[in-house]
Amino acid sequence: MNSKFFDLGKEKQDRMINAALKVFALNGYKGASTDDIVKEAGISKGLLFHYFTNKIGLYTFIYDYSARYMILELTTEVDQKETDFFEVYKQMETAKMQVLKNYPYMQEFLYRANYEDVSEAMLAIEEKKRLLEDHYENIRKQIDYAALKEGLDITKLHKMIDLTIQGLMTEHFREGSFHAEMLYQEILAYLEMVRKLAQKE
Amino acid sequence: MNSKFFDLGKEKQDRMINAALKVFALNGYKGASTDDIVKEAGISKGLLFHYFTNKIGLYTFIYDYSARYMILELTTEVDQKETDFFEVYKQMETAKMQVLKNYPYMQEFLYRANYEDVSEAMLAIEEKKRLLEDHYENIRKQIDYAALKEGLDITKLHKMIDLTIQGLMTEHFREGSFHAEMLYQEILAYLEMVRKLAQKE
Amino acid sequence: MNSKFFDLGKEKQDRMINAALKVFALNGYKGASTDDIVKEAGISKGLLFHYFTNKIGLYTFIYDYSARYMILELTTEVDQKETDFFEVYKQMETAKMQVLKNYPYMQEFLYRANYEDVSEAMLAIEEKKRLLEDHYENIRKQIDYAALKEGLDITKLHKMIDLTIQGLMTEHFREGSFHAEMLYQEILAYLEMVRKLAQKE
Amino acid sequence: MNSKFFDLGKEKQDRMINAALKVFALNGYKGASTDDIVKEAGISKGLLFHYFTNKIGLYTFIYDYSARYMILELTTEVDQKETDFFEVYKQMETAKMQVLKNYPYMQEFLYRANYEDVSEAMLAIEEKKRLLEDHYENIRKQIDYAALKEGLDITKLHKMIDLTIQGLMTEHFREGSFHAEMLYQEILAYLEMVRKLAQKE
DNA sequence: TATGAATGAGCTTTCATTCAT
DNA sequence: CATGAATGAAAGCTCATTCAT
Repeated sequence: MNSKFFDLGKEKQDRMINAALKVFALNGYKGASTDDIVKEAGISKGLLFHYFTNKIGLYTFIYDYSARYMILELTTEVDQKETDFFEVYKQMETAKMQVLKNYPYMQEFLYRANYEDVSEAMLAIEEKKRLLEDHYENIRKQIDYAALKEGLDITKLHKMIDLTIQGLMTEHFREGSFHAEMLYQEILAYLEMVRKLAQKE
Repeated sequence: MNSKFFDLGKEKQDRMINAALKVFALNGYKGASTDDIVKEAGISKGLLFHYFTNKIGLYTFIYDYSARYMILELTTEVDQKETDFFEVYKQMETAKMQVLKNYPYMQEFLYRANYEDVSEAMLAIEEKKRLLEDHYENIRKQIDYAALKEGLDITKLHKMIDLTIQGLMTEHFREGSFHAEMLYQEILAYLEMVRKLAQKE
Repeated sequence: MNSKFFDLGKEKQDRMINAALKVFALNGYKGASTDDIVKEAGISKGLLFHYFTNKIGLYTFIYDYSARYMILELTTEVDQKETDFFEVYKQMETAKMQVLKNYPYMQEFLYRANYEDVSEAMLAIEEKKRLLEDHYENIRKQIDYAALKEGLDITKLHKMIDLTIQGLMTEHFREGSFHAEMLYQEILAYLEMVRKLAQKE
Repeated sequence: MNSKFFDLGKEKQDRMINAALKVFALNGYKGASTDDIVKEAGISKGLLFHYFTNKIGLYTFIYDYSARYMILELTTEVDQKETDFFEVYKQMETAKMQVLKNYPYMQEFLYRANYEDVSEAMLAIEEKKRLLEDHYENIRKQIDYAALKEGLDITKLHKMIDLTIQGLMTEHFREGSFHAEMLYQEILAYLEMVRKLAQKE
């Protein structure tokens, strides 16, 4: 089914992808209506089901596509030789920023998908979600923690930063007037604060 | 309508409240089905609507009740004379722990309600949500930040801790096997880490 | 079941009867809710069903009671020796007026019952409705039509007058501010008009 | 929403309209079940709501359509130069007869709608009801009453005739075996009777 | 006798999905 | 490929009726 979809013009593909990302990101799996998606994409109801069989099929495709795209962008933006904790984070954030340029709702979609409550949807993304997490995990492995204070629980530090970044992103989305650049600057400010606290003097 | 409900036996009241808390916490406003709630509570469809008029009425009541209960518990557990940053946090977490004993899903419900996307539900809790936030705000005002390192952005520090705690709680819920005590201990460990980083030597 | 009901105090009986008359008259059988009736009567839900078994049982009783009461009042007010067409009509209207004093909604209830659409309700009143119609029929038989113009279709004349009177009553009810005396005067005015047209010069 | 509906084939449109007219006419707004309407129309539940949004939307549409259709038919059948009281009435009845050929329940629906008790339904038709009443009013203005007896209360005469005609129609409907032509002939007979009574010798 | 909490069938409405064109 | 009319299961809600007290 995907092959059929990729035969479409790139512009139409992206219109459909962005429509689905937006509606799923704003309403969750259950709350997203296929009517809203087709209206947003400017296509017919039948066409959506022609390409994606059913709602969960569309959801699965969109998540796969997003995870893949995100990984690609991370690969491009994150220097594999970089070992500095905070620099690596900064590059990861830059990658996310790049994503937002083409797919404004992709980050929020990916994040919200993690907290999806419908079992169908949880199951559908399970595998690809792990792939993305593994990628983040691998990026972390290149970090040299020697510059950080002794006795610091690295796992906890990572989790705090990750939860904070996600929380900030969600807040920005909720406030409606979303500007990628502002969020990016705010995240950097938090990273800077953490750097001051966690780095050896 | 609330008066009718409060005439019921305490045990039945709590069965209904816990059923609603659970189903709303796990599925959000839209995803929560009144059928699931009545099944969980062991009552009939009609009775639910007899007491709460409609779904949004139930949601409003449950949120009000939770906010009120939470505030009560915070008032009990948090010593108003305590000024130590981390001690205050610890006491707030103790209060949450207490709540979980009677209402296992109340915390998650309250947290998830903040990120509700259905406008009906957003509107319904607006007022009480502010009340709860104000209460947290007031607790923070009793903290003396002199013990923390110079030049620290206090607002950012608070937000990081809050987002981390909420994130941990959500994770625990998602993993299903939820044990309040474990979550409590984990949060304390994070607080301890932050204390070491942020306090003056 | 009726015997039980008649053991109640007259005042309570009438409170229940008037409540049922009002709610049925204003909303029809289907639209009438038993909740509204018990609220209007100031009794409990259970009691209503204790006395009348079910909604259709109440409806049947109320119709029977009304038909019987109406017939009684007609017997009292209409002089069996009166043969004048218009005088007889006037006396029938006086009887209706009397009814309204104790049971303000009885006329409208009886009339509306004729046009009930729910088959249950139609069936329930069938027999008593005929009884009432027969009574009206008998009253008509005492009329001497010699005073009316030659060649007049008496049946049609009766029907026109009856439909007009019923229509006027319904209109008065719809306008809310119902005053029995005003309706009575208006009906007499119509009768007077018909008298002038139909009587021999 | 109406545009979508009017794109359907005329035959299907009329099947839906007639189904709604019948069920509403026989049961009133509240008593009419959408299940009955779709069964009568031979369509699915969803389709009804696809075209008319909700029950009151359907009711509004059906009333508007009926009022418009009725006015059109009156305009066609009633000669604006005709001044004879009874001839004008006869032409109005002819118009109604024409309507019944395509929409057997339209007259009864329109009449019953006047006596609707549900506030939603009352509100929905308010405007169009006045339009129809104004049209009847205008037709009456073309009548020259000089041919009628002196001292006759014209308003009362009109009301008597109107109430009689409506009453006869309702009776015919209630007797089930409805034949437009029979009703038409009966109404003409009543008009003839009134003519003899009310016209100058 | 009297209460009103409790029930569940039935109603309106929504929405993912299908299919003739 | 593309459309959108059409479907029907499922959801929220109502209300006559029952029953423990």
